[in-house]
Amino acid sequence: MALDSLRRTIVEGSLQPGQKLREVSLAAELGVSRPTLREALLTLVHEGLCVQTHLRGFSVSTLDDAAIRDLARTRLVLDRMAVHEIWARSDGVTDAEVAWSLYAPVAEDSDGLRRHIAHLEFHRALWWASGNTMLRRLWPVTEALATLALAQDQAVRRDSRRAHDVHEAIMKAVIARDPDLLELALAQHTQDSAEDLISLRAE
Amino acid sequence: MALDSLRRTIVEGSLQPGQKLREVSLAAELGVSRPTLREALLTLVHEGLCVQTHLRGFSVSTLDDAAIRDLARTRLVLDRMAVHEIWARSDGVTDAEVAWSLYAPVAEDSDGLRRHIAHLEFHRALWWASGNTMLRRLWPVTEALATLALAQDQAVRRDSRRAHDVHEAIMKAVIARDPDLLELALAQHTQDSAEDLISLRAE
DNA sequence: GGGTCAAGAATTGTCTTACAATTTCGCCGT
DNA sequence: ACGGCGAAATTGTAAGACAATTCTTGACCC
Repeated sequence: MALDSLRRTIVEGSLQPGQKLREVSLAAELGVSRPTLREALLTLVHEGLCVQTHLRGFSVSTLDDAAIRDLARTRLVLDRMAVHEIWARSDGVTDAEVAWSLYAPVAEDSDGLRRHIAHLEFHRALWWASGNTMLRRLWPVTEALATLALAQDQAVRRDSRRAHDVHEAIMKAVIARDPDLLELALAQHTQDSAEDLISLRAE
Repeated sequence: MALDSLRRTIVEGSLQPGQKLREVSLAAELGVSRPTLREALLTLVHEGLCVQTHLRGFSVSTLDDAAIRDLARTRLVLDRMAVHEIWARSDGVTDAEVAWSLYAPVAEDSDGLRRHIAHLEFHRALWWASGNTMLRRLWPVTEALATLALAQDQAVRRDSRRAHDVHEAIMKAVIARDPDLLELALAQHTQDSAEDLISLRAE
């Protein structure tokens, strides 16, 4: 599908933030018609991966440091909510454990992109495990911005071991049903996904 | 614009939840071409107002009671976050007061649709006043679902006086910078926007 | 008469082509 | 070198067309 190709291209960094996307050449590259391409581009706009300026076409979104911090803080709030609703559901923790079992083996994979995908999938699964339909609706926007944040600086986080540990801490808190432990784990995660990322970019 | 016409039509209830939207007739009605209509419909899909099934076209979304409760709970979390970030910003409270000054006069308007629009605009302004870019991205989805929830049962809440008071309580908490007061006000608001709505529908 | 199945109608998803409005770029003159 | 003008390029939108699929209707069989 053209949409996934576009997403992947942006994630991989082939299309850099701010770059203008010319419809005819892009459509030809992807082997689809202009209307179909525009449809895909509009989806990316709604997700936040692209922006559209009237009569000036589409371009890849840019995220400044403040936006990355906003993203991280908001995810903290929503992740916390997801886990609390997981605790309130009968199968919630079980679903979360399934998500962890899928993520853990890939957490230290050598391929940065695979790690990123698995990482987001883990968080998505947490939101899904909450059973909250609103969280499910908010996920696409969240995922797109998180992807963009990582794509902006190749973000393949170097310290995959630490990433694994951070998420393991979250899972331990989920299983233990310990709100205080969860706060610590989420705070750590937020720091990793924002401050750490920004400092990396500064280099 | 075709998009706004469609939204209004759904909000007003002319298009009922679950109803199939036939492209050719809709396009003719709105006086636009099919591609343009599809563009608008896809926007509504991303907002959550419509759903698209492959080769079966678009239809208006339906919200069950659980979804309405999920929406209300999630809004509570995000509203709380917005206010806390408002407190952290220098001009935050001022911006919030401006939002209130715009909403208050319309809060008890006789026109239910105008009240609804002003109500959502007030909440949107609160999220904007937080300065959090992530909240701004999440707003369209939130607004669409809130609109759908109200559209589903004509929702023009009868007791506009109470609606006014609920939001005034939120504003007082914002101005007083009192977290505990805020919790009470937001809890009241959540109850109004969900439980109350559901009980209304049950009649 | 009711249920079942198949053919035709209708609808969707996509493509091609087209064209006005606007932007962008290059060229010209100063 | 710099500003302004015109042509090319690009976008936004429209109309028409067509294959694939779904819906509908009517005939057929039990």
